[in-house]
Amino acid sequence: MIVEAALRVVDREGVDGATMRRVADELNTGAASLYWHVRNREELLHLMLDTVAGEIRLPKPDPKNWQAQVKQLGREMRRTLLRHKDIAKATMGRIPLGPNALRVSEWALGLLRAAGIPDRTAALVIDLFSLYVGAHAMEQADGEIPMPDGAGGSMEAVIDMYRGYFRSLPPDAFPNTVALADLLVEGGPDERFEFGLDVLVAGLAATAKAARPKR
Amino acid sequence: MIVEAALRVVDREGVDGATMRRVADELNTGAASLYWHVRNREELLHLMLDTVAGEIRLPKPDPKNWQAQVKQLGREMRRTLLRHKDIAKATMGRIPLGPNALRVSEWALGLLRAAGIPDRTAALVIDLFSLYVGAHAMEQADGEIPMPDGAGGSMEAVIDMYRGYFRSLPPDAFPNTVALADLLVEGGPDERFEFGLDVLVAGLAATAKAARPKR
DNA sequence: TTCGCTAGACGAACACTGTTCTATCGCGGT
DNA sequence: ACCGCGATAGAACAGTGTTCGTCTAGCGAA
Repeated sequence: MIVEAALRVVDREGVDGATMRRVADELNTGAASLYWHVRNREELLHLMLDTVAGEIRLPKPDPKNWQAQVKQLGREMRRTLLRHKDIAKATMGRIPLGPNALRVSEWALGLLRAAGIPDRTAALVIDLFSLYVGAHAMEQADGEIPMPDGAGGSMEAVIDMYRGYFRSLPPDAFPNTVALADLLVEGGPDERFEFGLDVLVAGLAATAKAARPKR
Repeated sequence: MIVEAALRVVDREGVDGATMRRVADELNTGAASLYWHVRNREELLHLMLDTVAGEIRLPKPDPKNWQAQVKQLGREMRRTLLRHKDIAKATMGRIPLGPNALRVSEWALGLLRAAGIPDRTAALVIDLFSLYVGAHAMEQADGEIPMPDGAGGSMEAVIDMYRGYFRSLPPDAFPNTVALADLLVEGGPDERFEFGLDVLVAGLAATAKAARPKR
């Protein structure tokens, strides 16, 4: 119950906005009352993360198409995280071990093993993969990149500012940055995410093949 | 001056411990005085990050060995971040654009372009790479994984607890997790980082080759 | 019905946080 | 001697997570 209320607050105001007092308000109660059901704000965050992990839908494993399925899982995880504003921020540095999170990694482990990926590689890639998806979702989450000068504006305005900044750099010191100014700011989050997915899966395929030289 | 003081506090007490008041204490002054030199705590963080970026040593670009050099850069970045406790936490969600940070990405862009990586791929990989290194360094930073139950202990104790937890799961629901319990917790941060580096570079090589089908 | 007990709620307080306002320094130039 | 200005700093504000002690609502037993 409190977990659902907390998630509602997160969806509305973001993780940082989900203070104990606001979550309590959502339940028309006092902040101190939450501590009867939950040890910490930390525990509340863990519970929320596992609840969100429960929203991840897993297809039937199809080891023949493991590369496509891994990417599909990545997209599904990203979608699920972004559905809850910047909750990805809460995943960073936390290792979710609730039943719902475990269900996902169990699924992935099964898929990778069935695909012939060595156990050791599979174990390592689980972390790497969730690290990437979590970090990416957090960076994208809800725009609002913290800027040193309080000039935070809309997404496009910030991008334009970056492009102008890159272009204005001294070309003798930063030739490549100036030359690629447009490319550096172009490309939305979707494209960037897909790129990372491609690199990860391609790298995994290559690494797994190298680790298992017995053909 | 304040940036150096702030970094000293971070090295000693971590990013979260580097409050305005504590940084001010380090300079034997008041918290309010900092706001004369710095707009925000946000700006202070940006300045610290760029200072840290200045500590990254860059070798002479050698496009023939670009894969080894990319990995070398990753290791150097990681070492530099970890030298300042959990400052990697501050990199997440922030895009450093100071001169020192720009120097690093300029170097990487030059290397990748000279190695024949397409411009577009090079631009995308810069972000992906720093995302990975930053996220990894943050996860490793200073141990102390936030646990829901306040049972945070030493690194090995936590690992042992995890292993026991994985082993104790119902094997019919989590066969792979139980089977790989040892593998899932084994492997220190160094090994995990190297694995990610391998996957990333191998994936980049494959992706870049695919994106440039000429020849 | 009345007693006792306990799960749960809650107000107040504590030690913090970032930030702003205002007043006050020290000090060089006129 | 005075003014102006870069710099400092105390006090305050709104907000945070968390704890303590007190209160109440409900329920089973006598």
